[in-house]
Order: sequence, then structure tokens, then C-alpha cells
Amino acid sequence: MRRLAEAMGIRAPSLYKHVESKEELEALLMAEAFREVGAELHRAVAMLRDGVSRKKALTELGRAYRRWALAHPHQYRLVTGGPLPRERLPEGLESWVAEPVIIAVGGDPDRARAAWAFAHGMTILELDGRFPPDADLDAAWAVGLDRFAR
Amino acid sequence: MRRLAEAMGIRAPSLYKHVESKEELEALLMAEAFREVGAELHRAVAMLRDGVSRKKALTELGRAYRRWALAHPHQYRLVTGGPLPRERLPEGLESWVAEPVIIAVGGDPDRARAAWAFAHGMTILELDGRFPPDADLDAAWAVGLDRFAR
DNA sequence: GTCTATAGTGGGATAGAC
DNA sequence: GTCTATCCCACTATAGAC
Repeated sequence: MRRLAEAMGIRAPSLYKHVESKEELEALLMAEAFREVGAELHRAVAMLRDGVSRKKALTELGRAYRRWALAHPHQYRLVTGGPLPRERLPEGLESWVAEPVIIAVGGDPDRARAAWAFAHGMTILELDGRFPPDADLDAAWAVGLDRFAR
Repeated sequence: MRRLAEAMGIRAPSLYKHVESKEELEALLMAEAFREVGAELHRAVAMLRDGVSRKKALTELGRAYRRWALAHPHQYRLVTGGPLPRERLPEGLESWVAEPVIIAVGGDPDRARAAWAFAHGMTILELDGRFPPDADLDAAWAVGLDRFAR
């Protein structure tokens, strides 16, 4: 709260004139991050409406997912780490963000969850610096996305 | 440090007669956790030496990975979350733990990294309670492992 | 190897003046 | 809507007695 206030040019206690608690503020930031990443993912699948192959769609979606996460690591961690305060988030937001993944894998929810787990695993391990320095992450992404496209 | 000391029946400051810092203690706990999960993974692939299919090997490995993580969630987070203090860990330990995955996917490191990312994603999202309550996680695991076995 | 006492830092949050 | 002053809590770590 103190660092955020400082970045805003005010003192920490003043934040409480705008939000009721840290949790409310976090939920507001989460909703904003969801809207941003959701817009990117929808844009990625929308580019590919006209009978494009599933492989191409998934590749584009994976690229958009990874790009957004690496460009906004704190927001990525905020919306994927730890449990979601679902009661504080706008209704339907979570499923709206998930839509592009379900579309790209062809509609099967188990497959969508598996593909999301792959993408999240690749992303969070990269953000945490857990892969060896010589690992070819582009190649690993390609291997995984190719498999989920079949 | 205080909770750990309490669990050991001593006071927190006394821990510093045994370790030099919290970081050293964490590294010792990490090494222990690595040895435990590594033993489970090696056991899983060793069961399957005699010309068993890759799919069967990966399924067994995935089961062992998930089982250990759910049984030891704090240790799992300790060894997969955040960067590794590699200079404090015994040499060769990390690659010894990774060996069974490389074996099970047939030797390709990109494929091994993709399979690990899938397994870690499924695991950490489950531990964080991020899947919807009605999600069939067994089915999602099966979908993913089946794909990495091909 | 254990203890008590304490230093030092950094959190979230409230009270009340302006 | 902002501020200062303050409270309370949790945490790692050190000093020094026993």
C-alpha cells in the first residue's frame, strides 16, 4: 500500500479514502488485468476466424498469452497466483477471459484446461527463472502447442 | 523461523546455532524435498523398464508427480516457486530429479520441458484452487499426458 | 545449545486535523 | 481528499547470560 501510494504521489493512508481495504484494491487491479489480457486473447483468436487451422489459432493464442505475461509479469502473477476472490470480481469476467482458449482447442473443456495448464506452466517457470539458461523456450512452446492442436 | 522453531520445541533464535541464515535453512529443506520427489519419480519410471509403452510410462510418472505434490504442497511450492539457489544445492541434484521426465518422453529436452510445464501448470493451479469446482482434473491430466506420449 | 531481551524493518490500518 | 501521527502486528536476526 505504501509503495503504491508513493507511486501515485500521495501517502498510504489516503488510499483508504478511495478503497475500503487492500483486498478491494487487489480485486480492482485483478479485474483490470483480466480485461487487458482477455482483450489480447480475444484479439488473437478473432484474427483467425476464416477457417484457419486449429494449429495456427493455438499458436497465435499462445504467442499472445506469453507476450502479455512477459510484458506484465506482476499483473500476470496477480491473476494466476493464489486463489481468486471470485465474489469481488465482475460476474462473467473469468469465463470471458477463458473463452478464446476453449474456442482454439475446439470446444472440449478438459482439453482447454490441459492447454491452459501447459501455457501457465511454461509462463510461470520462465518468469521464475526456473528453466536452465540454455533452454530453447520457443521450441518447448512449439512442441506443446503443436500437441494440443491435434 | 518462529513457527519452525516452535514445531521443533525450541525458540527461534536457537535455530541460528544450527544454520547461518534463513536462506541456508531453505536450501537444506529444498535439497531434502528434491531427494524425496526425485526418489518417487525414479521409482515410477523404474517400475516400467521392460519395453513398456511411452504412454504408460508418462502416465505413471504424472501420477507420481501429482500424488507427491498434493501430499506435500508446501515442499512442492518450495522447490518450484521462485528462483533456485543453485549455488547452495548439491551439484547434480537438479538434473537427477529431471532425469525420469527426459527418459519418459524419449530423450528430447524440449519435449521434456513442455511435459514438465504441463505437469507443473496442472499441479500449481490445482494447489491454488484455480480450477472451477466441477472441473474433471483426472480427465485434463489424461488429455495432456496422452498428447506428450506421442 | 538453549534461553531472554531487543534491535530493526516493513506490513496494514485508524484517528483526527486541515 | 489530503495530511501527520500512531497503533499493532509479523518477521529476521543479534547480543549476551546460562
